[in-house]
Amino acid sequence: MVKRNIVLLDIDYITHDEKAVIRLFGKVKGGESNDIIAIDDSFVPYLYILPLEDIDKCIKDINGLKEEGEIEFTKLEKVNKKDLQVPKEFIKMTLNHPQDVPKYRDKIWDLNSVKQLREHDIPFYRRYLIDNALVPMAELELEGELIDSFETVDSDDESLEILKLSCPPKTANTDFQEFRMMSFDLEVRNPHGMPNPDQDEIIMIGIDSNVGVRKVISTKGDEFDDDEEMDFIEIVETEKEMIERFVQTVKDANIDIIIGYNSDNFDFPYLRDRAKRWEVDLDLGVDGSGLKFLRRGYANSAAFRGLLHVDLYLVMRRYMSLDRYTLERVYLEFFGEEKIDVPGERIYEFWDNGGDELKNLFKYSLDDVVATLKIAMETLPLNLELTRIVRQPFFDVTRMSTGQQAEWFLVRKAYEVDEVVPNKPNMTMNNIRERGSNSGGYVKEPEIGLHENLVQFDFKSLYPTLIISKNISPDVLVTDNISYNAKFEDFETGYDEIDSVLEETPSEDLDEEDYYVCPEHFFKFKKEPQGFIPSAIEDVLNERFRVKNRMKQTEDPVLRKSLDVQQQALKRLANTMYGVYGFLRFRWYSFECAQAITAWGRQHIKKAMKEAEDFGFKAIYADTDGFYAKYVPEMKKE
DNA sequence: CAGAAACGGGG
DNA sequence: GTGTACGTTTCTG
Repeated sequence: MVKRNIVLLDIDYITHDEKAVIRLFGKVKGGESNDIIAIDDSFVPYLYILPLEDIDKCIKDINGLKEEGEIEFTKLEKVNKKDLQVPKEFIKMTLNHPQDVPKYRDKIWDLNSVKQLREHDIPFYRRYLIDNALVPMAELELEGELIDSFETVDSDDESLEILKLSCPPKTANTDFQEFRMMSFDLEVRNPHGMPNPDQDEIIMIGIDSNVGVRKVISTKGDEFDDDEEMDFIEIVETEKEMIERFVQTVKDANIDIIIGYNSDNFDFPYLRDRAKRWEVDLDLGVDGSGLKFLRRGYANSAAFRGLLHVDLYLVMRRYMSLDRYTLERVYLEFFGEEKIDVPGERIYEFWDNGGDELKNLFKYSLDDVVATLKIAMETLPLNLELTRIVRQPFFDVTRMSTGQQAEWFLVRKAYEVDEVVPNKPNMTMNNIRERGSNSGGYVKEPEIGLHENLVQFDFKSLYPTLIISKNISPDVLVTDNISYNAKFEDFETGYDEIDSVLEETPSEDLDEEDYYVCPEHFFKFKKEPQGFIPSAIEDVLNERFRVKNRMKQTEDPVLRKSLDVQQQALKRLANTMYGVYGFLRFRWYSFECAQAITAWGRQHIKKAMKEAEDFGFKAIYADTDGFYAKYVPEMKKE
């Protein structure tokens, strides 16, 4: 029996003897940085069935399906869980294999005695992370036995350990970890429009890293042999050799995270095609496996097992709000300087002409990877913190919308309080049209001119605070007497006349003894008990408060910085939580809750503007959760 | 005008 | 893979 502390980088499952086996990919802590794959064959797939009325009849029907050979499963048991805080008896069905879930779920759902299937669309590896309370990119304690080989693991890495777990892994701590990161970028000779992998060769592969490797691999460049400025060039004979050198460089540097810019869509697909042409193995997976393309909707993600690939373009689109997200634009935003630029359609000329032009092309190639790495070092810490809070794989988190991040955070929270998570709503275009659109925050267009004596007013985290203080949550929403028509009428009135708003008296507090009642729509939310979403947001805000306090107490600049990133991540998550109500296809989607939040938000800012006016501050611009006001003493009320 | 298709990033 | 982006702009019939 051996024990290992590892940093958990990635997770997946494979099928072994017709059973699903979880594989945890990590690096051993302490001593040399060894790769490790931990195997857990003890975790089984399951789902919940909500019976229509008679639970025993339902069990009988499901067993009947099994006897007819329609479905297969290993166990049925009655379990008590909560559904939107209402205790209910569910049937927990345990199955042989994760893929049996989509295979049989429709047949079960079609039974008359079955009301609903629940938690039937949670990927197996995510279920494993949630049920074992594991934190990706954090330290994990493993116990088990080392084995020589397992399934398809075929790696030339001498230091790789395979550990068969004898008990579930435990999270050891969630402290800040250092990761070995490398950025890369391809340059292609494409004289005829966009690069075509059937004809256009790769001419340069740029590499930068936080472990001392920085170079451009190319078949040209010997003319700069004596130029010290150009000593980052590594010359090879052929394109094939270039790709082989790239693969070897990543292996030798023992990289945890490989970073590209739009590499899901360009660099890795291109590299795959060119590597295939020259029969080069891109076997960068920790288990010796090659490059995989995972379908994500209509797009693909490039992935290696156990080597984390981040496409920084996707990260940047979430990280900041810009008009465009070219590498140049993002770099300018961060560092205030222009990158070296070579127009894409002229790269082949620079390559063919040689001399100073070729020199510039090399510099451009290096500049691209240096910029990519610099931006990654600025932005990935926040994404690492989000990963630890959301507790889903880093690879997934960097490709999730903020709404999905919030949703998976809530799926985990639900498990902790014994809630069975809601299914995803299946909204059709008709539902959406019938429903109309929600109005957003209140905006007062700025008064044109140069203003003096301005004061700024902001609500701190307006929407998260409102969700908590008004207990806005689907599980405490009073649903009697809500119809879409009624909502529609209320919703058309009263708040859209931007200029006349200050003459209007903001609606009085409508709250009743047992309910908070929202303006405009008059939806009622029970004051007790606390709703699931408000309680989850409160947890996030409390955690942020604790982190900020720890920050105040420490003098250590490194710890301070990492705590600061942590509290930023928590703030982002709290602010995103509003989205779970407003975005279609989300498990906790509730148009009523989304409307209530923005309605209360508009009421609050208008009230604040009105009160400011009484003190002589005239609002000249307002947006959602804050406004600017000008001091006009004559407006002041006595 | 509504519904379909393209677009983003990359060279 | 316990799966099938996304929101917006431009084109087309």
